[in-house]
Amino acid sequence: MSPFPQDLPYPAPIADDGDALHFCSTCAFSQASMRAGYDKPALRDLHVLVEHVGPYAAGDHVFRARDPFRAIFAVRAGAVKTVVVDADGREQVLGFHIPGEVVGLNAIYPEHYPCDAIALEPSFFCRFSFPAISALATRMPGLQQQLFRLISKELGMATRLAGDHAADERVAAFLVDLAERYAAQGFPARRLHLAMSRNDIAAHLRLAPETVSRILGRFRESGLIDLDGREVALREADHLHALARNVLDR
Amino acid sequence: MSPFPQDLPYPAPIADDGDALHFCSTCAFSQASMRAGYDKPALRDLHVLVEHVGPYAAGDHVFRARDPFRAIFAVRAGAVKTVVVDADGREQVLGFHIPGEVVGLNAIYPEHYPCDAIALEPSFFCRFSFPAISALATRMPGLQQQLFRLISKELGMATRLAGDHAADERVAAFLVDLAERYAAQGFPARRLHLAMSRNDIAAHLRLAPETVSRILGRFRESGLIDLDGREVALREADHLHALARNVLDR
DNA sequence: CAGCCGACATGATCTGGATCAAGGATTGCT
DNA sequence: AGCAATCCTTGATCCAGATCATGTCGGCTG
Repeated sequence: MSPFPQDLPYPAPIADDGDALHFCSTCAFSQASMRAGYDKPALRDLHVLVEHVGPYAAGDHVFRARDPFRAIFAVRAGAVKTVVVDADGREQVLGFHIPGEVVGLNAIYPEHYPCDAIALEPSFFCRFSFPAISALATRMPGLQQQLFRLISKELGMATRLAGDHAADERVAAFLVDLAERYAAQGFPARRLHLAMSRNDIAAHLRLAPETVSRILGRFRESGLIDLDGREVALREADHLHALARNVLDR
Repeated sequence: MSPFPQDLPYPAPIADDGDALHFCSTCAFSQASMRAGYDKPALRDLHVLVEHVGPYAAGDHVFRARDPFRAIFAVRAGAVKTVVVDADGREQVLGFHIPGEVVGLNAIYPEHYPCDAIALEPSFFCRFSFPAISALATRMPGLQQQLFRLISKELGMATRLAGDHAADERVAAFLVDLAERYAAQGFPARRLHLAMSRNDIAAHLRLAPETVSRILGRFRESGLIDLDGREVALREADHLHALARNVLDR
């Protein structure tokens, strides 16, 4: 798709490419498939409908708002944001998606993508035709279950975002949640690289960029985090969790 | 479940009770089943797993936060709110659900209900065991599709709620959206009865009850709506739509 | 290497909506 | 009937976070 500058430092894809019988280890569907102990033909069916796409450079669109909905995308490497832009140009960032997570599920009901999906860094994806994967889900109850779970999980995340909370609680929750999601994919639990700008974080948390900046500064001042540009280390994870509790606990 | 005072005026259930081959006309699944033109045995399977429950009186719990997830509920008559209460007692209303809509889908991923579901007025439901209905969905692709659509739709609603918008835009969007959902179920398009208190509306829209009251008052003053307690008539639907545009348009 | 641009930080001010306060209307309870 | 409780409204004040304004840094380009 998008041309990819020749000598950009790619982030190392943490997923292997999979072969006929093994999926990228990070893929959101691998657990479902493996857990259910599917036999080789079923696995082959799933594998056959995967399409590896990428690389996308930072800023490239994976899909665009109002495009007809045809496929969902699992992030294999890199990171994406999903964004809606309203009539007078204000941006809302619906979410950030890291390796192992799936993008596009909010397009099922409207039958077109309700948002843009934009790569934040050089990224690779697995593309699953939605008609194909849902047809397959009919024959693989574990896959169907996994799809239900993924959409329902997304619903939980959107609900959290809708909550009413102080700015510092939301920023703390953002850091804690992102760190936990990275940790779930095998990344270090207390250090993270923010793939997104302060602007994106702000547009995600319904805050002004200045507020995000100030709060991160305050967290640093008070020793809760180390902060160097987009590199963050959670120094007092307990305290951050406590701040985030009302946002994340359900 | 809850005892139901003998002589309360029930709202007329708008759904027939269904017989062996016909579902309550309002049921969220009837369209799916009918659309796909299922044969009698398949329809019987679906019908067999429905359990009609109720009545629930206003204030009764349909399910509670942290209960294990076993079933989803289609509203047959009445109305429900779903609510989370955080550690220090602040309530967030996730949504309101009217006849024809389904409650409980946000429990799939966590495997327990993440919220309370509380009847707002005397209400009846169809209860679907989730393991049973998803097993059936395996044999009825149209039903599977309908479940995907329902969860994805819910996701869209949660996303709107997460948006950043002025208080009057959110109140306008609330009225317009609710009116449209009632209209989709065959109710009059420009008149509605609010089953919920101002407090519930406020907790839903992240506003103070005072703000909701003031904004409704302002809408009335400026002729956008007629307002008498919980009875609302949308007088200038166009103007209200315009106000709500940034919230609802996607 | 100067010049530029975008991302980030930080100080000063402003404001939408929260909070505090009070009163009226309904409804249920004894 | 009388009373408590809840719901709703309206007014007065306050404040968290937005907005406005400036400055810094680092990276890229000509």
